[in-house]
Amino acid sequence: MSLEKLQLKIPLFAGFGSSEFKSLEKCLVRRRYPGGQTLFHMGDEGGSLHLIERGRVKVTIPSSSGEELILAIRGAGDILGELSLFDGKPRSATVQALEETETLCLHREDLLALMRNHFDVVEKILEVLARRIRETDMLLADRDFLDITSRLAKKILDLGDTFGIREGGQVRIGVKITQKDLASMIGATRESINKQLKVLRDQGLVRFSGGTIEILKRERLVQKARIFPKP
Amino acid sequence: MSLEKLQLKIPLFAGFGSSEFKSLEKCLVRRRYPGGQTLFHMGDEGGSLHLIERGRVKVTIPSSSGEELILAIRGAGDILGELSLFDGKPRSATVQALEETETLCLHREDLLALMRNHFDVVEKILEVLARRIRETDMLLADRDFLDITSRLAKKILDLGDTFGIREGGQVRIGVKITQKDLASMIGATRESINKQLKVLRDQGLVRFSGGTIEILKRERLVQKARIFPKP
DNA sequence: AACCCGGTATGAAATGCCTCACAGCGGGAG
DNA sequence: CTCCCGCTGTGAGGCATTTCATACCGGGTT
Repeated sequence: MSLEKLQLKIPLFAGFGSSEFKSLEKCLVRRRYPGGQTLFHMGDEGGSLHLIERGRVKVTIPSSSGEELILAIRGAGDILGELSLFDGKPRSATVQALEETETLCLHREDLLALMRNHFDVVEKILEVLARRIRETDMLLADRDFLDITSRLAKKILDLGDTFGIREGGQVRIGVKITQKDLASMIGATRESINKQLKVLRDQGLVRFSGGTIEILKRERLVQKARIFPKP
Repeated sequence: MSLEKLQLKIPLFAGFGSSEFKSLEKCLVRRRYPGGQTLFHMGDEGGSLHLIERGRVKVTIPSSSGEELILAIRGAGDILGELSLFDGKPRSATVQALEETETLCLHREDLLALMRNHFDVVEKILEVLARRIRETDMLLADRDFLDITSRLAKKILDLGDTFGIREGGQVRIGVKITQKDLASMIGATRESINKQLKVLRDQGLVRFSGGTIEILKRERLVQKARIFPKP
């Protein structure tokens, strides 16, 4: 692979010159995971980090009774499995490929060496971690402050921003997301999601066909995402 | 202040020699906050990091309707306000002193310079961030998977580990925590907390007097913290 | 003393969400 | 083609929590 193509896919290496690239290249191991396969389980020992080249994965925490909480869906360019690298503890979540996925795998020592020599990398990693903390903090706040309708509206907007494809005035979410997935993302049951989706559809805010969601009236959704149930 | 005393209080500087200390000392500004005072508000611009020397603060997210979610209580040795430093975004939460608190304040550029020269510091910061992510992820999972009883039991154990003072076979939580605080920590109403506390007290697992909680039967509490409501 | 205020205590009523139960539908496996 | 399985759709009933209302208590203030 060329440096240019790598940089295009993995923003972490944006500032690299060709000499750095040569030494880096040796450390990267490409891995391929068919859809459905588990990259690693919560509780596993973990000493490496994945850079997603292609595909999509879901990051989940399983409950003791078989349910799961979906913390995030990550795709090309995202970093994965970094926590265990920095605190030496077991993997904090389970990661599963949603579709065929390729990653570049980097070992703890190599990443540390990289960070020692390239402060850019440190800065980028810190930025990623900071964003993650913000995101989960907000998720937590939403669980406490918003009802299911608002959380759902918010999540649909969020998915639209992340995976959305503009189509005329509308946005279509370019990934297949089941109601069960939505439920696991916002902390609700599948049935509740189904009913709330029906409400949103009846109001003409969204439409769904073939497993994907289209956002029809973004503004009204944004409005719903803000409503606080306890005024 | 001497290097030794600083290192005792702030683990971040554990590996420092006296020459590094001299240059570091210039960058640190001591700040004093009386109890109740706000260090900064969510949404503020933030370009500096605080190292808590003494005292305790609460980190909260306020809702639009006046409630608050308590994300954490931090005390001496902890780091505060680091997120804005790494991603340049506004403060992600509000921080208020619970008692008289002194911090050492370090500006963005100084911390970055410090990290460039001392990789130890980078490693320690990464470790802190990793732990924070783990913590909120688990809080989020608990909100979804556990009922209030379990969350409360877990939080009491957690407080015991953090602020506990061993007294014979028991542990007393050495900070005054109101039921309202507990409610804001685990995402419930004050009344619910009151009722669940009564249950725990009636079962002889905890006792409270003068605003503090004593853990009487740790094992049984641990057991309660594990019960999943949907088996 | 009289007062207020924040915290605690408790019960009754309201409700949002979950559980359960069942039915239809489409796509992949055989 | 048919069977099966996972996803979707929907209603009834139940339950955990919240909401609301009310009372008490102790400490600080006037």
